[in-house]
Amino acid sequence: MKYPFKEIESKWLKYWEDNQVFKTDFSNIDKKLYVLVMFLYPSGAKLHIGHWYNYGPTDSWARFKKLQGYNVFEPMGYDAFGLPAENYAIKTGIHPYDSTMKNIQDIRVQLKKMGCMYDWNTELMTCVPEYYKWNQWIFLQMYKKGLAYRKFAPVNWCPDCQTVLANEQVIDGECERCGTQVIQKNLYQWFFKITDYAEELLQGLEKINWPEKTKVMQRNWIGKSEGAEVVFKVENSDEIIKVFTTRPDTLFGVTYVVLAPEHPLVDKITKNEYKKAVDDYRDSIKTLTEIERTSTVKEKTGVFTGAFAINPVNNEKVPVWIADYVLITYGTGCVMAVPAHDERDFEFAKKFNLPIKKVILKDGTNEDDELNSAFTEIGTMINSGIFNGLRSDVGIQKVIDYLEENGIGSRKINYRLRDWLISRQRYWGTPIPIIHCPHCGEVPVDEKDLPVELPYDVDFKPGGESPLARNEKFINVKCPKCGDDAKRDPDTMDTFVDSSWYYLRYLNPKFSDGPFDVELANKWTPVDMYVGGAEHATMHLLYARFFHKFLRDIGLVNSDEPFQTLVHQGTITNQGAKMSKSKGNVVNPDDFIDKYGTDVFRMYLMFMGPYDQGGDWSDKGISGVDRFVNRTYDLFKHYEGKLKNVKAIDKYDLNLLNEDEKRVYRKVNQTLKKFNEEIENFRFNTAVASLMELLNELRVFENCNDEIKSYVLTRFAFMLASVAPHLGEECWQLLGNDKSIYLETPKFIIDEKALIEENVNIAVQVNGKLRATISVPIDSEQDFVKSIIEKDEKVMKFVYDKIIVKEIFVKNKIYNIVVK
RNA sequence: GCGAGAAUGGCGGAAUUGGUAGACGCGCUAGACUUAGGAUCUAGUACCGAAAGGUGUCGGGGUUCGAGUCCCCGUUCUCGCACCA
Repeated sequence: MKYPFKEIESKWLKYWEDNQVFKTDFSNIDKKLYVLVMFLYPSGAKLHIGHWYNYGPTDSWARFKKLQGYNVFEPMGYDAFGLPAENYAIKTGIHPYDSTMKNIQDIRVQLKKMGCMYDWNTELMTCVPEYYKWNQWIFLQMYKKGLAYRKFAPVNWCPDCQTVLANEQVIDGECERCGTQVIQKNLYQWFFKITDYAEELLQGLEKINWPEKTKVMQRNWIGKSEGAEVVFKVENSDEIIKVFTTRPDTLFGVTYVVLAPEHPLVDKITKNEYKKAVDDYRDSIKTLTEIERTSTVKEKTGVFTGAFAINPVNNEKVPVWIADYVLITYGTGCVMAVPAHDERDFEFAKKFNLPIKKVILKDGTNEDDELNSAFTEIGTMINSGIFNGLRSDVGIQKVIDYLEENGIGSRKINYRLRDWLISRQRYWGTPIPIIHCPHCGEVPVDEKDLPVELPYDVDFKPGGESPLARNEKFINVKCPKCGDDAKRDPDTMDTFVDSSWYYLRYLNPKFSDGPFDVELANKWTPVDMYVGGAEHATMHLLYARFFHKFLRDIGLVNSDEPFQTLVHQGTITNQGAKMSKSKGNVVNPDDFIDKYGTDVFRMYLMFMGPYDQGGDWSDKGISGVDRFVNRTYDLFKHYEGKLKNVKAIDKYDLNLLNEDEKRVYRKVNQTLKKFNEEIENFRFNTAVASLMELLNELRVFENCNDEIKSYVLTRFAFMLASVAPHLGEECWQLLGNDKSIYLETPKFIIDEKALIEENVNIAVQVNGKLRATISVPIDSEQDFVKSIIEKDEKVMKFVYDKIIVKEIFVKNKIYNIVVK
């Protein structure tokens, strides 16, 4: 009989819902386990294969844990603010709120069909005042501590999305979302001072169980580098140039100094006769795009300013240049150039005929040898006054000490990490709770006046300024301080603010005395298992860590990190490309659900290959999983009601079983062990394969007594319940159980004795080549094995006329005869 | 350019500390049952060969009794970073 998945799936969905099977008991924290998948953006495209691939297997892991006795909390919600809804509104006129709510309704239906054990009582969405009010509250807490601030700064502007972007959202100079060339604009923008946490964000990586790749990406993104800041005086001027260097040991080799073209000092120090050239150069830079400007393949350009700087360690006079390879945004925006020992400086010096002065001697070379490229490794210091003869790695510290003693520089640590730009000139987001008063300046909205509600009635068409600025009712307000006319801040927050703390809100999304229930948060966070895409490595996953640390510092959470263990699912592509509407290669999961049912689809996704690798989509193999499910159902259906009164015991004496009973008894115990290990480590493909092997082994089932049948089938159903939850429940019921396996969870102990086989196959090799495999009792000794081999024609014919040099015997594995 | 990872049958992929390469599944071949088969069941299936046997884990070297696994060189692909001083 064909497995009637439609009836059975809806039957169990209803059962789970009616009986609140997956409602979490938050009071019991003995074996608490917070399993979280990244919440989803409710777009009109609904759920695609990628969502299923993320949620299905993760849910199976959660169910597996639940069946092991853990008190599992697995929530689901919606990351509901954001640009796509607004862009959709601009195109169609449908209000973002309306389309988002509609999408959530549709998606919720799809999600429920997946049959995940989500606790629907804790479902949340970020676009409602009950949620975003607390974004504003957290913003104000940061503001109080000086961690939220506004400044005029060059920012990334996407002309198409009409908004600024964080550095992380600019990929190869293009907008992450729409691919438009990003331009630089100077604007007043709000920032979160994530840089205050740079060191802790770096250190914290040591304590969390994350993929090494992701940690490396965060480390690089934070980009810590240690060195010194050195002060150069400008000749005939009161101005000074501060440079940051990681190589103070090369300080004596400075032959010129370079400022970023945008550096404010440039105007002050440029000599009159060079003004025109400098201005022309700066203009030429402006027309370059960000990609062209930062491309490493592009030849470096620059001009001389006419000014000279004085090297503080040897009083040498060196020219001051400006060049596009120096970035205003990093360090001090000025560098000391040591062409002999820095590749970029070398290239620049060669091009403009600037002097190259060797101060680190490569071992085994002479001072007078010509340099063909910069020598950047460790060597012996030369031409460096009192430091001559020192190894350069030691010299770094000595030079810094010298700089500090003489007041011309100091030890300094720089980070590449920039503050997080959070304001967006868009409508569909959290309003920033600040009022701008002509008299009082920036005035934070009083906490009791939160939320600053996002008005529904807004002309959200883009126009270079925030849509909220055009809403008179919203924007005009009295200053809370002086009562005079003032204006609200017209910007909204980056949606990464929403996702930086949602895992805390899930514990009780209706909580109204604060952003989240602190008592619950202290008991239930950090999240034990977090699963989501690797594309969030330097954005969401860094921001959330920053938020968590801040919330800890204001006493709201008691842990240092939000996500203890992190797993990335791989990406499912189609014909080698990422699925997307525009490419027209999106595979609709619903077609498969209709044809095979949700369990088969889920199990197929798990069976396809290693979870962290993803892969190219193909439905070729789904029939294999479908067959497995049908055969399994047939088997259980065959025994419906027949084993109800059979009580199997926990362990059987192998000696009392017939050969077939032994076989299935062993196999089910081996499978239980294998299955546990594989699921535990997110190796779903091999876990499913082990169940298939088990089913194949049950061909001899008819020759087994009822107790063994019951013993095997209860365990089989138990394993099925993780990977094919509806089928598992049904099979469990067919065995005569009245209640859900999740309500009355059995405990199965693996019989270690059954894991061991009576006989093992030994590979017999001659000179490493396989000549036979023989079956011997387990743990047979060499002499015994040898006596069998000696009678084996197939082996001996390779041995007779030769001299045996050596015999290697590995118990239960191989017997290798080496002959000459 | 730098860094990390990967490469196994026709296909997706298995393989413990170096110890029988190809588990499991798809596909394919043959057979059974059928009015029928894109259902189901049974058997087979790395390659060459009639067999004996030989050859096989991207290519080339090496270590070892024994290498998919360890070491060196190279190719291709994927991902990340890309003037960060």
